[in-house]
Amino acid sequence: MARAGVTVERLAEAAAELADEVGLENVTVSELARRFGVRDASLYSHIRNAHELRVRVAVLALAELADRVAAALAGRAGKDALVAFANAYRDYAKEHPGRYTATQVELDPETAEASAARRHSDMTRAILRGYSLAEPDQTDAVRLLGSTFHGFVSLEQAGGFRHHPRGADESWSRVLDTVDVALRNWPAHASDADAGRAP
Amino acid sequence: MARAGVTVERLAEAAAELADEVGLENVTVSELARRFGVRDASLYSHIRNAHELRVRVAVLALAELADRVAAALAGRAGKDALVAFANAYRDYAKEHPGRYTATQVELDPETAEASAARRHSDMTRAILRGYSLAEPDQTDAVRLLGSTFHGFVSLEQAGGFRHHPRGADESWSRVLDTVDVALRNWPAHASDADAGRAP
DNA sequence: CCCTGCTTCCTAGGACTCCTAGCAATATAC
DNA sequence: GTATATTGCTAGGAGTCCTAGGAAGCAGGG
Repeated sequence: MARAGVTVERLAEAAAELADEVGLENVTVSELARRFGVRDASLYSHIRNAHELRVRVAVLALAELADRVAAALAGRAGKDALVAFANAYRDYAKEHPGRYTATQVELDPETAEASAARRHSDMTRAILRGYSLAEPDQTDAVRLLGSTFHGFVSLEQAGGFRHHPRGADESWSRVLDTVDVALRNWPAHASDADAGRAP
Repeated sequence: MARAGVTVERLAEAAAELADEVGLENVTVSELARRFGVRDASLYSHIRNAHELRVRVAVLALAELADRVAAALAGRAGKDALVAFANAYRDYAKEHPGRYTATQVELDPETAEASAARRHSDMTRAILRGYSLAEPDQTDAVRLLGSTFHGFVSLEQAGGFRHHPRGADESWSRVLDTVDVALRNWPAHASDADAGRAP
């Protein structure tokens, strides 16, 4: 009988596929074994436990997403870069909901270090070069971008915007406009936050 | 033998408690039965399935959170209200991580209608009265607030800000400043987004 | 007081998932 | 072609979800 030829890479890829189909929480060792035509016990030669499966999806997704963002960012700057960056995230989440969810699983320090997580924050910082923010404002801005984009995508995915006539796309582009303005009018201190306000 | 006295209310409360302790995904019918000193099969007289358990936690959390937000908002306006609103969310998420997670589970239309979801969007809109935004800008702004606050809280909860010297609290208050400025400089159209920009 | 009926809780058991232990088969390296 | 490491197997235990059907506690009216 020929072997199924299971490897961690093929396993992670299949798990990612499955996550997109049925959601990350329904990625199961048994189902994966079924898809490879193998008994579930056999998979434990390749992975330690079910959790590792999800971690591997996370690492894979983080890398894929970083590649996409990098491609989207190439040759762009300023608001153009901001929009491309944001759309890369949102489009990826739409195409690969399970993988995107995996993006949020907590990784232990070593795994995180070996992952594309650093590339993500580096690229976010690269965008902010167009807005000339010094530390620690830059870090705060990185967090603002991450929060806003992730929050929007996450709420949209959870169906939060479905029961209202206003389309999510319109809101999205308006949010991007607003973030762009906010980054340019970055408040120096809380007390003079309205310094740049129009009369 | 005396009865355990299980009711859906006590069940939902216990499930919420458990969710805060071990995470929503680990809220299990068996564990709950164990805590009530009852066989797991007995709980199915009160709930239909495990999913309903999570839905009930969601509804409970939504209501609790709405109460808190309402209390925080009382007597405040403008940026004051914005900050109180945002802190109510973040504090609740810190105190009740499992319940907060439940807040994001998708509810079927009837359940959603009967839940406090409407109160949430109403209160968000109430805050925006301080910034005089007409529709559809108001809806977009509601979504911006929801996205930014939920995104921040969600990333913070997932440990995204832990591996960096800059404290999450500082970034949070800076994010609030920025959102306040953004709401006041709301871009009329994408093309003249920088109308209110300082020289 | 006891009977009737409703609710709560039980036992029994099936299906599925996760995971371990130990063994067999197969590919690879020499 | 044989040795070795890898890959997959059977067997089985523990935990969870859920159904079916029956018993025990609790209410009300006679």
